[in-house]
Amino acid sequence: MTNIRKVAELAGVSVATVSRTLKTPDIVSPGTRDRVLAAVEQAGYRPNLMAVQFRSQRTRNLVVLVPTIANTFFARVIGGIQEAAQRRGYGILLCNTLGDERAERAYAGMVSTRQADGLIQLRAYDPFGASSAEARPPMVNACEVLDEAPCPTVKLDNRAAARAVTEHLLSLGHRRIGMIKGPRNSPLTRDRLLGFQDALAAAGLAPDESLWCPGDFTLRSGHRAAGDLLSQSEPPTAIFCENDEMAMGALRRIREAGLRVPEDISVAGFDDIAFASFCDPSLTTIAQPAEDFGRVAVSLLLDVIDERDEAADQHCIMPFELVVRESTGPSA
Amino acid sequence: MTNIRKVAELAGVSVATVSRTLKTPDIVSPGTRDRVLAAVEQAGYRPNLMAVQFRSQRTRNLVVLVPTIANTFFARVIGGIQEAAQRRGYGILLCNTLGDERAERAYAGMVSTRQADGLIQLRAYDPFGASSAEARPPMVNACEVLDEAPCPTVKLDNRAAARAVTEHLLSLGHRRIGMIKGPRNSPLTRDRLLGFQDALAAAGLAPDESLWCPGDFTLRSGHRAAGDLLSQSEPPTAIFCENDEMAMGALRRIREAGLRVPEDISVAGFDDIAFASFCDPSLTTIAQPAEDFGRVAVSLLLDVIDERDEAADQHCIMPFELVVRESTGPSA
DNA sequence: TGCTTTGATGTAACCGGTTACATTTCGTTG
DNA sequence: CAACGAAATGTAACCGGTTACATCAAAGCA
Repeated sequence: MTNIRKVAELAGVSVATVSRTLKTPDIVSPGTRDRVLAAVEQAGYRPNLMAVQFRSQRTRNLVVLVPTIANTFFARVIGGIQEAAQRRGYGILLCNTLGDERAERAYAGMVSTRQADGLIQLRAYDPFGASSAEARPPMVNACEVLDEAPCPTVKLDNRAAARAVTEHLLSLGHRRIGMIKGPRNSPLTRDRLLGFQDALAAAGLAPDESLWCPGDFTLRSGHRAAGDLLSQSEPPTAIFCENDEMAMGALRRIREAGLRVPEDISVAGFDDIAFASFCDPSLTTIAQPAEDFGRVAVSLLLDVIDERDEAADQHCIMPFELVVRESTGPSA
Repeated sequence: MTNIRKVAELAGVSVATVSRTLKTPDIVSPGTRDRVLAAVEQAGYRPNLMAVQFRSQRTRNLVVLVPTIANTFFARVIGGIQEAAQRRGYGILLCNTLGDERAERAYAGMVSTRQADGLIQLRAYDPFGASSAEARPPMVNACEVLDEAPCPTVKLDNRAAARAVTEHLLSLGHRRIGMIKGPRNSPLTRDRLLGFQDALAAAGLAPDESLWCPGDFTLRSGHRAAGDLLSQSEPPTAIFCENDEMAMGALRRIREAGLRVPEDISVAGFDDIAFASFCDPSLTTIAQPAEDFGRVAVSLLLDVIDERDEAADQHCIMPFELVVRESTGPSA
């Protein structure tokens, strides 16, 4: 193991001079500098970053808690996080939590124990629980955010987006609109449901809970829920799914029932994942700037870490766009 | 910052006793142990893992280089890596390289500089280049592997799998079979092409390079390549795509051309991603144990890190399975 | 010449654990 | 009671950088 002392010996200088040559070359005389750099080269010296981190009490790593990496939307968010972090010289420690709060708390401990400088949580759960405000490690909550988040947040106006989708369906003449929801207890699902109801109320329609089906954001759950809706005595003429995976599951189930989309029934999704524009029929959905969620989250987190106070309580609302494709059409 | 010295003072013992109480409680007398644990509790002490890692020269982190996290197959592999690493007490530092060799070498440097104990590379590129055999940091190459990998590997017998798909198409009577390939220079693509040719040769058919289209594993490239194949004067009656994303892009393009799958043309994919069984028509494909790739890679890597020599040169071949669904049918 | 200033470099403390070795305590046995 | 061994605990070196402070030489100035 070549360390700084070996290099110092090789160059005939002190360890301080070696350190200075690498960190602040301008305060070292040119002659010494060259000798040190030659010694570094000769010894194949790479500073031991563990020592550097230990000394500076900074790891330049960020923990990212993701409910499930298999979800393509989260994959895009992570891509954005990774890119932004890399550009700022940070690495990301990825933790696939599968929504397990015990695992999330364990991973959050990596910040408390100095294995990472901060944490990005993509789910509505605070892994630091009742830590006193003083002791709270740097954290940012993105995508699915807590209502009273104790940290900066990055989210979509899910209520407005869901309302926009619903209004689109209403404008096509649909009056019986089914909904395939996400997991209960999720603020995200609650907000999308509220936006859905907002639109119905504005159109003078009474909410009909028999048309709301639970789901869990997977293809399979969308498939099953669509089956439940179709088997009702008076099935809906349109289905709003809280994400694209469930919408694609629903498309499949509808086809299996011998019905056509959108002629017999319309389907709308949420997220605009890559598959949304390639499936059959292509999906009407809400496009979100997934990568930007990640980039903004990193930016806010580094502000907190560096104690740039202006960021202490920032809450970003990201823009969305209704993308109308083939899966929605006039009510039969 | 509460550190071990504060706790020692609080408990009225030496730092060594505190350390021993936490690491090897059995060699500390019960009375002292209780006093120390009470002090730990009272001080809210959490050991600074940076210091522990620094001292032990182990970070218990693994770097994972993934070409693109947006690919659902890799997402599954990463899920397996994450799960296995977590179970063994390791964290994973995820690096989305987008195939950029400069970025890969930079990330690989995290191992050389002791920010991580080892590296899993999911692409056929050796980021440590010409490092002498002695100095090579622990590494495992999985999924797309180098031909002469200087480390343990985990891969599929891509040639045999491609041959199985092709034989399936041949058995349905197809004689003009198109192929949508992955990126050139990829051993994975080369092997799948070889398997494809093996099957054709065994059936007494001459290879026809005009039916081979380049792609890059994205939906879009499959879409474009399928367009190229369909516009030929004598289009193929079946298309074998080197992954499911491209196959789904092809499905879309074929539908846009007013043709039906599998009545007019058959399509086969590779990977069996979640969407493969939900798209329309569902995809005939090769199922791979994606999560197992990750688990095995972690296991081999930890063997190398812990210098269990038996693993030094292991090359695992993972099993595959041909899954026949709706997208392939008899030749017209 | 003598004194101060500036620039370059060296010395050693420090970060917070771990652990080899030294020391103390205590029980056991002749 | 002395002597010994085992168990419990303390002391301090150590990991590999960083950096405050000390030191020293050379230059500037009266």
